[in-house]
Amino acid sequence: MTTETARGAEPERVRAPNIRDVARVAGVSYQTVSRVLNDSPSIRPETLQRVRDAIDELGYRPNQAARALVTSRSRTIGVLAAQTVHYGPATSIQAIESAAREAGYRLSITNISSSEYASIKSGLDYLMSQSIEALIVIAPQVRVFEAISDLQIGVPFVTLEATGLSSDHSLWVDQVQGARMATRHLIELGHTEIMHISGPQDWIEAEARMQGFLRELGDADLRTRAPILGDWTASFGYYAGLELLRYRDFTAVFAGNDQMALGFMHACREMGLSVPGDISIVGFDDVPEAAHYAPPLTTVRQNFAEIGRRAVALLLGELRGETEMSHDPVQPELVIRQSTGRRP
Amino acid sequence: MTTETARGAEPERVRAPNIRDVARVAGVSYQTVSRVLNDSPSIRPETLQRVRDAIDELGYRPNQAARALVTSRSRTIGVLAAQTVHYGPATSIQAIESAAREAGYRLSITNISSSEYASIKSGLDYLMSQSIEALIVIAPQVRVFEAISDLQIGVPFVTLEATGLSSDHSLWVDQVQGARMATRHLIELGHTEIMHISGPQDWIEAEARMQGFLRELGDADLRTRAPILGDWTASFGYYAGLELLRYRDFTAVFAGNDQMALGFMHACREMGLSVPGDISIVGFDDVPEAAHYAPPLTTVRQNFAEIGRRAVALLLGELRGETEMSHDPVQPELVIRQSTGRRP
DNA sequence: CTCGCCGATGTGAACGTACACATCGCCACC
DNA sequence: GGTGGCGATGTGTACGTTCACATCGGCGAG
Repeated sequence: MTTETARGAEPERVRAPNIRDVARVAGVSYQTVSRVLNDSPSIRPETLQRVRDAIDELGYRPNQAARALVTSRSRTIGVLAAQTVHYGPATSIQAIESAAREAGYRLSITNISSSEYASIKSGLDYLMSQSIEALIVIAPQVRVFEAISDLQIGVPFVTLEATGLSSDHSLWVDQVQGARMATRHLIELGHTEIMHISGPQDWIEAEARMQGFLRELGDADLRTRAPILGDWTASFGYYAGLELLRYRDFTAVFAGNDQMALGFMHACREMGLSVPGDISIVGFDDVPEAAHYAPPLTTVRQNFAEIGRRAVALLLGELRGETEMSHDPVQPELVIRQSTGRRP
Repeated sequence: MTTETARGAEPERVRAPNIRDVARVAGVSYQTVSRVLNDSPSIRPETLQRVRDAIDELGYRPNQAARALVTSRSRTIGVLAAQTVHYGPATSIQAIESAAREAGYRLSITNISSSEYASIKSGLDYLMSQSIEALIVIAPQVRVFEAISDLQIGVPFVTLEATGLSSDHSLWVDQVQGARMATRHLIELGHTEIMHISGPQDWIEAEARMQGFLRELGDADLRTRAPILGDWTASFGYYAGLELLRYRDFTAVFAGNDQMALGFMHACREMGLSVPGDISIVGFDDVPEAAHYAPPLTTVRQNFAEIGRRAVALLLGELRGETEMSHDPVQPELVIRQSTGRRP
């Protein structure tokens, strides 16, 4: 028994097979295996098959870390997100994940809990430490832009759902337009006193919806009143409703999102008011449940998945050095259901 | 001017600084820098400071790929998820992300679109190719277990929201218990004819809730009837409601989740039935909006964030070689609101 | 005063892959 | 029939880090 190589063979750790193991089994050099892995054109069909068989036999998987090290390409797209439990962001992220994976990229997602600069910076910092190749921001908060320029991100990035503050890097559903559609719908129904419950002030999309609302009102020469600044939650809509409805100096409400609209309708019910009999309400987003609210909610539908897909396509294009692609905003769509009616 | 090193210095690519660059600036060896990065105890305070200054000056970031390569630790936890747009999974994932990041781990999330075996396998395959160190499954579908054993995952894993089919690896809110609580609540209100609208058959948690429902009914010697198999959506609840309410041979409904409950209430409204006057309804999950449905929904609250956190703690412990930790199920909580009342 | 130990630091390897370049055989062309 | 070229494959090296081991000075114990 020739145990002279015991040291080198026997006590070998159960190490994952590498490219050289595959090469040995296939009877070729490791470089040939590398070529197979990278779809090199000049490989004899027979050799190709042998290598493939060896790969299957050993259950070989390329080591991503080694690959990333030598190519200095992480194949990772970073996602800075806020409020991922909400329908919109969650839908976008899902689309992003799917598109990225299809293109051979992985995702590194991080949530920022607050809108504080420090929180954003730390999230961004974390992503940079993953050496991401591109960045998608779904935390459409104003301060994110500061942080991005402060940290010298140095990779292509886009922000989703934001408006054209930094239009080179923004990709968005036209929030202003959506808000105008919602407001116009109410105006066309005869409403003249319209309330707006907005999202948080530091959310760019909240700001955009507010702008759209105000502009449409201005165009119709209607009185504008200060919007209420909410926090996107149904509870806020509810308490705001209880408060506002004590005066009832309006007949319609445009809510910054569907959840707040739901809360507001709850308040109406509790105050004995009919929707849309006494008060008309429009939401924003068209979450899947909106069609089953009481009453089914008139709202503005956004295609969250579409902007997610576009974001990935845009960034991948940029990484390939392609000239810029279309940044056209995605058009939202007004979905008229039963929460809006003629002015009483 | 000594341009003799021009070749080596001048045309240098704008390469990211590495550990040797830091060492040079700090006037130490690269190994000392490595020690600083890994919090080695035996470093003179003065040296430590010099290295830290050099790191800041150069804006140095450790290369994760190189680190992963040499340590063969990816510091990545894989997450196989389904339906991430839903409140429950999304909440859990957020908690997981936060806990993982805190522990220095990153996440690799992948969504499976369908419950087909191939889809699960491909998702798992993708995760394995990222050389994940541990796996969390939030796609509580029966076939996932097959796939996990088929693919010989070889890393610690837990499944969330599933019930004890494979209890060594499961971590869950006690769905059976939650379902029993919901059902008992209805029984205590005098209902004897109770309908159950379940989630999809291949979802383990749907199965568990159904079991809880049936057992509680059995314990009370009440007639059991075949549950309706739904798909978790509000729309399904709505159409199922329209269908079932034509007969009205029941006075209470236990829905598999809040969305289906919402849809069902919509159907009741449309049929001119009062909730809870004519029909009582209980949901499951307690999504944030449930408190504002019409009427506010009685439901079973699950702590999604808690199980997410526990999953990470469990896996991290296992990676450190600690002996097993508690797998005790998280207890759900019945939240009584206004969608349930005494039998008419 | 010397020996041994320890704290602080440095040197050589290795991880698994892709890229640049070298090699080899073969065919077509003049 | 020599030569250039090309298709197919092999050899060296670098990527940035950590681990194992080597070195070196100082200090306490005998």
